[in-house]
Amino acid sequence: MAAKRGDGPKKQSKQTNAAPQPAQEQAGEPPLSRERIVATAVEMLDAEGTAGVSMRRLADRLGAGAMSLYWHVDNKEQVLDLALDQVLEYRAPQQAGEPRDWRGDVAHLLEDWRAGMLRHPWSASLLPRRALGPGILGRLELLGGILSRAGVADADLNAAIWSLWNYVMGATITRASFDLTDADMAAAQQRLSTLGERHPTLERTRLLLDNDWDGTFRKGLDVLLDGLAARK
Amino acid sequence: MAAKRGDGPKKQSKQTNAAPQPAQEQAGEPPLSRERIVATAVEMLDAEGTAGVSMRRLADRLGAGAMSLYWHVDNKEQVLDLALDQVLEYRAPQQAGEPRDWRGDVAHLLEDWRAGMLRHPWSASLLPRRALGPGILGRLELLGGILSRAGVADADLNAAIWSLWNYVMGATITRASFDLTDADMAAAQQRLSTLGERHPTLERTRLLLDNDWDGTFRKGLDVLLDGLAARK
DNA sequence: ATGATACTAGTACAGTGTACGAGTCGGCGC
DNA sequence: GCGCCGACTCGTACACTGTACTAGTATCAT
Repeated sequence: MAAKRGDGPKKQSKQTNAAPQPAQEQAGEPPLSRERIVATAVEMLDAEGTAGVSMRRLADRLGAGAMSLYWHVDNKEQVLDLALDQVLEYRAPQQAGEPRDWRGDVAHLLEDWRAGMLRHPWSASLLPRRALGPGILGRLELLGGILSRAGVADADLNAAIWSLWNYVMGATITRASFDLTDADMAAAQQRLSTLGERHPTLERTRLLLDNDWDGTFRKGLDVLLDGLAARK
Repeated sequence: MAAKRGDGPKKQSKQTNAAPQPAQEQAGEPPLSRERIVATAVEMLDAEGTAGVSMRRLADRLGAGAMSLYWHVDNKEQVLDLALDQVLEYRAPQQAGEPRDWRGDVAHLLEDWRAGMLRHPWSASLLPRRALGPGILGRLELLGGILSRAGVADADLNAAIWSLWNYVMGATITRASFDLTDADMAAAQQRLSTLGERHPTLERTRLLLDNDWDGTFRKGLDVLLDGLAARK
């Protein structure tokens, strides 16, 4: 089996000589690295979605040969895993310090989570089947910490964390997938009407045309938080 | 542009002559049809997951040429759409009639939904970005009907439906994606420990080793239903 | 016989992920 | 100097993908 590289790419140069290498590349690309690959992958995903990213196109964008990526990365799956986890990471918002109410904290954390994913809609469709990276784990830890400090008993903590996670993920995935197909939803609502009387309720409430996603998300979240507060 | 076929495959023969066609196929395959294609696709998805299904392999399994499928189906996406919607359809459980409490009805409907998807784990990863077929719409209608009859005001109905949907979908997708990677979760929990003190809460509650998925699902659902009942 | 309709399927093309192996480069021990 | 080694790059090749195009057949109505 080939050498490949075991684990740590982190630092690649030990000589601090900052002189730009004067090779035949005239002021060209910075050297390939896992970070640069992932960052470029995120850019491409944002711009063209999952279908637009192939190893060859990604390498082109990096000014490298397709196979060169495989030195820094195991395979395409890993690129996507890393891209997803990077996007899901929690970037500390403002200084902590001031201890707000726990409900506000949880709501803020979760709404930020949702907003972050919606800013990169491909992340929602990538979520299933992808492993837990440090970004996700960091967020879960934050959530658990807030709940725990708010007085949720350890015995109930896991259920609380998962319930909130489930709700946020479901809402986000739903929103992201329907966002791209607004026309489809209108068409579906139309079809409901022509389909006769088989869906009276959906037709009456115009479920598929109600696009107050943010408000709906808030309402459901409030219901969940109410319930958690009640049995705390 | 080619003729293709506009819409309705439904019935292909009008002569009721039931004599098996005595062509060169000796008692071989039944004729190709959209239904048969979708049914076989579901079988293959169950057996080998999303990655195992290609148009060529699907056609092989049907005893047909790859391109023959395209007469009955627009493209591969549509095959997956149809497979998903078929799996998500609600098959009426027992006779209605006896009007149980609405909470029990909702819980039953949603748990059946979740169970059905988990029986076909690929459905969870297919959900994002797929359109609303009649199967899904049927279930949403049922859910809306129960809630409406239970007294939820029309103004709150959409939010209630979506909240429950979100929760169920999030829980199912999470469950399905982590199910296949139990080893990964153990590894992740392990990593938490070695990662030092950065995830004290998750480590303490052993979040990633708690695999009482069904119980957790029930608890969160109860919280939601409590909340809905309260503001009814 | 003629033609239309419904359907099947071979060939071909552009694109995919990635295994393999050859090649380049800089630094180290001699 | 020389040899060597490890880090890194990348061209070629292979098996495979979805599907456009086209030619073909089998059945029917006229």
